[in-house]
Parts: sequence; structure tokens; C-alpha cells
Amino acid sequence: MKRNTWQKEAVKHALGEATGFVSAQDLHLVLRNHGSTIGLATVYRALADLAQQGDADSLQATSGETLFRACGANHHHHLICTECGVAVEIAATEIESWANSVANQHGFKPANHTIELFGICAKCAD
Amino acid sequence: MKRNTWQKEAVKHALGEATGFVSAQDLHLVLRNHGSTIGLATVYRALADLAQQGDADSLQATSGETLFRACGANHHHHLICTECGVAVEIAATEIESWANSVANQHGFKPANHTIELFGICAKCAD
DNA sequence: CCTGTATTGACAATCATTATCAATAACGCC
DNA sequence: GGCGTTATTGATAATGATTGTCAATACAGG
Repeated sequence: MKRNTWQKEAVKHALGEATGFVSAQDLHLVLRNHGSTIGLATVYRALADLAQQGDADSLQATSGETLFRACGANHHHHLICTECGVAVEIAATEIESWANSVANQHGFKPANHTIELFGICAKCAD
Repeated sequence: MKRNTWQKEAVKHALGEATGFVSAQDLHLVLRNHGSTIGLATVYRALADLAQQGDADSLQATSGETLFRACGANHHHHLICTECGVAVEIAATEIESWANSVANQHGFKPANHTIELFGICAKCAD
């Protein structure tokens, strides 16, 4: 049976507050700074749950950490500012079909893909 | 000054032999099994060099490790079999321009992107 | 061949993440 | 509301990949 705890709510909420992608460690720090007594392991578990339910997206930073972000359930990709971390959701139907056709051309059964665009957002470009 | 050592050659060669993406740890094991006395740290250093020079591509596996592969110097992406690890280079000029235009549409100065396609290759699909 | 120094390799250190496990608290049921 | 079951928590240890350290080694130019 699945239980609802204030810890899971807290993580979900904190993730929603974040402007862009955040690491589990960051979220844990933020929550502690807000007075929460939540444990680090719990943050990891909650994030894993959210990601599995489709309530959060995850991506690997080049530094090795896993970053998370709240998101809608539909399939999409991200345009991320490398300065401030804001992320814009990109619905790229054209890309989906491109990915599938490329896979087929090479005799592959398409399964999955990771597409992340990085850049500098208007605000940070000043 | 930059020096040429048999260790760097060995790593470069072993990377060339690999059919697809390999981890640093894997390469180290292979080399040791071939009788080499090369150190793990050296393998990491050699791979970092190769990646920087554009002689190798790297990507983050979902498990967290960094995987490497020999490649041409031109910009490209990969189609990777999730079963056996074979990788096919994809020159995707259409995608490059798509990425740039998407970034521009959102007021971003395009900087970079990661695009990796996964699937099951013909051989593994049997 | 000699010398200066880039490079190596064994090992310690770091960092993110996962496993462990006793204590706690949510939920269904009465 | 009270109770018992058991999912969940949190402190901490364990893991695993990667990087730093530093004395010893070996490349390259003279």
C-alpha cells in the first residue's frame, strides 16, 4: 500500500518552487534551511518516486549528479540556461518522428532518446 | 610539453577496438587482461585527454558512469543499442539547425546540446 | 648519455547515491 | 477514537565511480 507523508509533499512542493533543474542534495539543503527535518535519503526516495510517476524529469549533469525538475506528464524535452538553470519545456513532435525514422534507417527498433538543449537565456545574456 | 607514452597509445587503441561505448573501468580491465600494467588513474587521464582533443566522445550512462567511444572530429550524435552497446554515428545537420532555431525562438543564445538515441539493433532484436 | 620535467601508478580522498535497520507514523478496520 | 500492521523514515554505513596526492619513472631535447 502507498502512504502519503508530509515528507513526500514537501519534496514535491520544493521541486515545484525551483525555477529550473535542481539536484537532490540542493533540495535537501533548501528544505533543511526552511526548518524541515527531512532526511537526505528520503529526498532521494521521493524524487525517484516522482520521476517514476512522471511528475518529474531527470537528467544527468556533466558533473555526474542527477538533476530533477517538476514537469507535465506528456513526453517532452528541455531548453536549459547554463547560467541560471531556467528550463523551458519543448514539445518536439518533429523530433520524435525524426528520431524514429533515423533508428529505422539503421535497422534499429527505436526505444528511447535523450535530447537536451543548452544555451544562455535572454536575461543572462545581458 | 606533451609527451607520447605507450600508455596513451594503449588506451587509444583499446578504445578503437571496442565496438561501442565503454566505461573507463571496463577499458582498464581489458587492458589488464591483455597483460598491460597500466593504472586506472592513467586510463581516466588518457580518456579525458582524448575527449578534449575530439578523438573520443563521452556520454553519461543512466547508471552514472561516463562512457567513451572513439570518433571522428566532426560534430555528430549517436544511435546506441541498449543490448550490445554498438553505436552508429549520426550526422544530423537538420537537427543542429532545429536546435538552434528552437533556442532562438525562446530568446536563448544557443550553446550546446546532447542528443542520444537508444534502441535495439537488428542483431539483438532477433 | 644526461638532465629537467611531464607522466605514471598505487593509494587515499571525495562525492553522489544506495543499502541497512531500528524507530516511527499512516491507513484501514473495529 | 483506539489498534495493529507495515510502509516509510532518517542516521549512518557502504558502495562505486572518479579525482587528488606524491614519490618514482621514463620521455625528449640537447
